[in-house]
Amino acid sequence: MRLNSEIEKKWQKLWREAGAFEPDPDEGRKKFLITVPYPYTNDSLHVGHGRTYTLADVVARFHRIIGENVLFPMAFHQSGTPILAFSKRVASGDSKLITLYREHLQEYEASRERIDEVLESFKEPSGIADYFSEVIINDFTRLGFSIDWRRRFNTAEPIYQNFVTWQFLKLKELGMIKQGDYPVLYSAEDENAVGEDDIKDGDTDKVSIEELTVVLFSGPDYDLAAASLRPETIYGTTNLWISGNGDYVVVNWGGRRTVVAREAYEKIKLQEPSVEIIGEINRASILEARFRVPFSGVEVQAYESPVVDPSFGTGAVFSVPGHSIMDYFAIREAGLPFKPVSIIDMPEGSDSVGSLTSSMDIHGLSESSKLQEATQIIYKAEYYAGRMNSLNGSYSGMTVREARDRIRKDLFESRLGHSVYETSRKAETRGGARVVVAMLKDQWFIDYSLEWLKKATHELVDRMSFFPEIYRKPMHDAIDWLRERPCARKRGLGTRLPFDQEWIIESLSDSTIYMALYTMIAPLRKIHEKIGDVPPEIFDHVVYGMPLSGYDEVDAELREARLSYSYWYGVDTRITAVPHLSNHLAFFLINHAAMFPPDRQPRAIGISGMAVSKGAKIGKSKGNVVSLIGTCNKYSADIYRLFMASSADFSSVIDWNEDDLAALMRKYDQFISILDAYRSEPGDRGSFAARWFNASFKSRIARFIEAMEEYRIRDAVVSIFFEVLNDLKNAESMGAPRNSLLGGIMEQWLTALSCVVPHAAEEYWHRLGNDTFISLNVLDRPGQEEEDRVALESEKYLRKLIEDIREIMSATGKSFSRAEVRVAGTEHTEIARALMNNNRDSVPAEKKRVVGDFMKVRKSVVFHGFNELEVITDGLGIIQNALGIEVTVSESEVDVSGRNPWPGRPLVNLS
RNA sequence: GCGGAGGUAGCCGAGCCAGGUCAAAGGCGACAGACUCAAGAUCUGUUUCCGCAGGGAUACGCCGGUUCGAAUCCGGCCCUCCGCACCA
Repeated sequence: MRLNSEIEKKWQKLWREAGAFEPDPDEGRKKFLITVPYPYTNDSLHVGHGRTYTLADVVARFHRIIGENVLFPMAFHQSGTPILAFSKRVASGDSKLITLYREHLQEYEASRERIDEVLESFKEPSGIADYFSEVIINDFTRLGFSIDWRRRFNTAEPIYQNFVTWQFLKLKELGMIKQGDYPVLYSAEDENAVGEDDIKDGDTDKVSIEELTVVLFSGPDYDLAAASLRPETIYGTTNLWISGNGDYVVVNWGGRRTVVAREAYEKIKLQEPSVEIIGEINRASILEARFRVPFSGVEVQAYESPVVDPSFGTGAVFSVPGHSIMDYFAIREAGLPFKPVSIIDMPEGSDSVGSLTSSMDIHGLSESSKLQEATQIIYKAEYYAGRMNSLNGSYSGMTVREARDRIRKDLFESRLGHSVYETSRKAETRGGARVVVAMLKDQWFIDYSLEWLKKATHELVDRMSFFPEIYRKPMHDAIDWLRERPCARKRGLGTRLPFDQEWIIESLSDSTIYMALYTMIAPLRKIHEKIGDVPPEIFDHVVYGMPLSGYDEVDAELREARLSYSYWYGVDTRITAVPHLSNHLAFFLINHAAMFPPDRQPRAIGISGMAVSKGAKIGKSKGNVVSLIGTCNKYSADIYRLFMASSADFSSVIDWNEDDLAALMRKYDQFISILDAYRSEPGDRGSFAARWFNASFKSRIARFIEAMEEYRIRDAVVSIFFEVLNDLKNAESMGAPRNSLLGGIMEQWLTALSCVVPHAAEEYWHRLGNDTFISLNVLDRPGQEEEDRVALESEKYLRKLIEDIREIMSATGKSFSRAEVRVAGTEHTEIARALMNNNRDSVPAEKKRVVGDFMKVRKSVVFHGFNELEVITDGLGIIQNALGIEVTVSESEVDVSGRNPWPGRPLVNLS
């Protein structure tokens, strides 16, 4: 008996028509601004996407029912390259993508013709962005989210760009914008920087950028450039290696005639455009020449070797057989007479070229994987533990670490060194083009390393709340770790840098303070209609209250904007998934710390865990992508919400699998049939069961509120949904009629439940004859009263008694037909009290014989705040019902074979 | 490699920050019983082992330590997951 989609849609429509979730400033009420990252509009959403938004809606609804004026706004992200790239792919007829889109569009479009039409529109980037914005509005509405859609915008629209322009001008004023060189992974073929997603296996096998030192070995009338990760080993050089195939060219590199491989040159050119070919040179002449090792002046010669890749580094390397296992074997296999020279001292027992050769059983260059492993081991060992020995000239005695830095520095200063960047592994794009490292010149950065900025942000982090708390420290760490971040690119959608129009602000940099825009978007739109682009001084006025003149025609709008901003701004909570922590969230905080006064800075961050599907990360390669809207239609919005809220803790990974969903659905159906069958009846407060049920409900609500306030949503839902249902069952089994039990709690229960299953709550609230929205109802904070405590405690007491009797029955394995229960009277209560206080003497002489018995059961003795005899008498029916035997109770001190009743520990005699 | 999180009963998943009330919530699954012609749903009970009277033993990744007392605090080890920069 589930609620059907029509009923859910009915409420969604009524909420919208009534503007139920469209709040305006209300000075008398506490405001609550909750935001989530706006979705990126390049595709429809899957079940994983829905998690953060669902949890945010639950939180938003909770704050609403505790009486706050809640604003939950939403916008759409279009900045960056993906939408552009996807649109291009559609336009060029990429069948894979088109098939995917076709599949997703089926969820929304009825006819094939219509789908074709939509796909046609995707050839324009705005076609994709606009379409999916609408789709997402539809999805979120369908999920019952309490979003104020009046305030939506997208990042491609002029007002947004005006706002970002203002932001970047401010950042520049604050000295946070810098320009400089920056190495990136790059495809020369595509003439583009490539990200992890563009690289074949980039997600599983990371590619990073490594900096190599180019060492110039001076020759007859040119230098041979040899690249290395270990410049400190030059004193161990026995010879040089060049490739046996591949051309070599003479280039002008920083004013010196330098020889590199032609293939290497192509890449070096991308890193240092000033390098020019000035001539060719044949290998034979290189092999005949003599070269001098920097600093030591030793003369060495070059040889050909298969270990050299002409595209890697400079296409030449220097050979250090004492510390490179590759060189060691290369020399052996080339039949050269050089002996390894050890120039680094290592602690006793460390691995060395010699020891690894035998321990790893390496015989030659053909065993490349073993060689690589050994190289790694030596590299690390020598770096961390090695010390330069006396053969190292002025570097003797330094640690390897120090020596590397010093030698690099000295090489650069004596113009015998350069840097060249390489990928950490050979990589190609998904299209098959080689990935290399290129140097972006004049890249714009936001400088997140500024001292004052870090300090201000750390203070903010200390001031605000984190849910869960464990993320506070990682946030401090992330802020420390951030340095300059490139903030603009030459392609993609977005806002142009106001001070350099060639550049477009990158999508993580343009979305750090936009939450403020929600508070002022309506008046800004009106201003934009009247005067066109919104100039920075208007934002200065609205945000900082700076004086403004010359805008009389939009005076009313300005006042409205200022009022609304002043009332709302300051994000009360930002909810987002954990992968955003070290990037988006950190930028969000830093930019706020930089641009806003403390009272406008964020107050809390809630971090939700990832969602996986069938145990695996959600992705089309895994084939586990489940459509969000499809799930809504197949099950229901309430079920989806309930699942997301109750299957895993807010911050832990949730696993989407339909088996669990089916189980949850049964529970939900049960809940619905209870509501269906409910007929309003006055609440019963008289019976034992009802007293207990009401008391328990109060504690469930209290727990619910407490948990929700700390974003422990799962706990809250367990308390208000599962536990209340269990309580109901329990109270019914104690003989109370269901409807009278529910009568006493219905309003409060539905109000609390409206956070999670708003449609059901709303529907049944109205079926009970109410015409207000339960979603806007206010939940009472119940106080715990003495009688409630007693009710809860006495129920526990009864249950324990039943369990005890059951245990006796099962332990003995016999069957019994009656139980005599005796509770302690005043005399034994007094004795127990005395003995608990170790006051043995006050026990009357004729009672000394019971002391031994007392001591045995001492730890289970409890002085309850109720009369045990009354409670058991009251619950006699319940006990008999549960056990199926006759039960009598009396207050009696008579012992049974030496055992006695004590407070909290009635004596049971079965027969 | 660097940084972070975590390992709890057949499974999922709380508890751990503030040590005892923890054989350890809740859900699922399994088993038994009730209801039913039957199945499903629902309800009741059981679900570490032992116990002919409400008890005991062993348990919260592994090994140690602190403590009268540890799933909870400390140290070491093993294992799993997540993030790591121009990418939304």
